[in-house]
Amino acid sequence: MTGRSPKPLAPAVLTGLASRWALLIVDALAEETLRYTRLHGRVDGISHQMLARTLRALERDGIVVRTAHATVPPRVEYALTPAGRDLRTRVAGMCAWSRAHLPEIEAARERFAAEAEHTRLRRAGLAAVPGGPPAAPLTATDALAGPARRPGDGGREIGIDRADPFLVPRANAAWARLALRYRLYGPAGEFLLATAVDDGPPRWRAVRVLPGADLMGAGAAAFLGTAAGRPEFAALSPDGRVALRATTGAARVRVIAVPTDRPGRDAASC
Amino acid sequence: MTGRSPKPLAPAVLTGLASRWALLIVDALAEETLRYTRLHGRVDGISHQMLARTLRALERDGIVVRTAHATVPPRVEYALTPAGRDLRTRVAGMCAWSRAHLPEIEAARERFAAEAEHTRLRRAGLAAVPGGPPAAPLTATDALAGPARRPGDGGREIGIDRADPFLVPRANAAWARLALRYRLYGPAGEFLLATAVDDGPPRWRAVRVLPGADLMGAGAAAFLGTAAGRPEFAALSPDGRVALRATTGAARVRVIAVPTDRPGRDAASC
DNA sequence: CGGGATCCGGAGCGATACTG
DNA sequence: CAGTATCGCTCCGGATCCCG
Repeated sequence: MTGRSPKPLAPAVLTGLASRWALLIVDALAEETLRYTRLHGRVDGISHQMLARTLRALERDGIVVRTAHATVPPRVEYALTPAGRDLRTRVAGMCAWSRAHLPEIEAARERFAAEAEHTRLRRAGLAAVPGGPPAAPLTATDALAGPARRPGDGGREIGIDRADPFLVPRANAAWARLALRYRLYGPAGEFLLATAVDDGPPRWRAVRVLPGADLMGAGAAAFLGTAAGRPEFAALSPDGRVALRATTGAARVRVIAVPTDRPGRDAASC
Repeated sequence: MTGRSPKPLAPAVLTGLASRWALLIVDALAEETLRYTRLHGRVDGISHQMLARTLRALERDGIVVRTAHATVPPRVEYALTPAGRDLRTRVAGMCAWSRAHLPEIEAARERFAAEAEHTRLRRAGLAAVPGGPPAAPLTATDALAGPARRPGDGGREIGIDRADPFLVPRANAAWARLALRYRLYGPAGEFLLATAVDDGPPRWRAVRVLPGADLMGAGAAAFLGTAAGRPEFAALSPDGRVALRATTGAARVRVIAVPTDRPGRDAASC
């Protein structure tokens, strides 16, 4: 048994146990036989239905015995068979493993997520910089949500026709122009980018532009939009005073600069 | 650690490992680091895509390390991390369990299936009898397949309007009448019933009728049709000489008796 | 109380095609 | 060779209702 297990054995049995409910139920029945409802309370999160189904599957495989007393109201008890008790020790081994390595696992997940983010950024021509997101006057959701505000309050908007064959370079140029004019970049060229996270609201990330960056093409294709030439993202200057946003409408791609505090002279007159 | 494991720990990690592919991959990487394609050959049954996805998940959780050599063609190797090697011993424990208890498990499955069949039969008002299915001149699929033959060859058909309020008792009576007239029952009242199996063709099962049987109502609802009053099944006399079939058409339920060998006088004239 | 039957959305998974 | 992208389907799993 030092090597791999014989081919046909593992799959046949594993398929039955490869549900997390099966493992949790075996664990819950570890030392007492339980009635249905108590068991339901123990497994925590399982639905009424899944408990019944998984119990039947376990009974089918001889891991659990079901004892129904013919009383009113009915009284049904579930317990592990000898095979089930044996299995339970193995399951406990896996649980012990998870407890022992939990910090490692979480660290690995964070490293993996960071690595993935860096890869996406690099594809867009950006580099993450250590500067963390300061308390911004605008939240990422604010800057991203809703129809883009018209920049009547001292900002500026540039639109490019989506049919334009030079859409991507022109949008990139517009972005660069507005970023410079409205002082998006901090002293080291850094600014805040709203990166979409899988679950939860977007998060501000401090980045800087690398030579040859292509936010509207490769960047939009990577994660700053839905596809190349369809950007959908927002940026914020490190001091939080100006927001830049790129958004894709039906006919045109728009790049918008909006001062976020006291709109007026100093930004627009620059 | 003698009791149940702490609630929040198990689910978090188990969800990642509750896929049979994850366990099989960990097992496959037990002692050698493998390249993608070799690994694909080892895991046996996994799709190209699932291997890639599961590997990424395992890498994400720090169970597997991916080493990509920047050569042409690319060369990527997968190996277990220390945590992965630790996990692997636990997985091996589960595999050992499956090997040790495999006969038990298969026996339990057969017992369960038999029990389920008996329950279904009892619900229809039937009892299984030890008599096994002899080599019947008709296979179950023959008797069940296609549109029911008109009994021009010495048999008899009785139809009942599906709108008839007494459909079920009348169909039951028709079945009983034809069963007696065409000698469906053997000496002990037994006959062969084509029971639908989940996978594979129908199988002949030796049964006998219990008092108060209701093949067309409860029986059809249980497994001899699609619902009460919609029977769809076939029976065969133990000697295989006569087939009875109940089938549900658009307007009527039909009960049909068909001699299977030398149609003619002795059966029809009875 | 302890389920079963049914409906339905979403995740899992496979087949195929394309890429560096 | 070692993936990723897209599509489509199946089955998991939950919510709800019903039954003995």
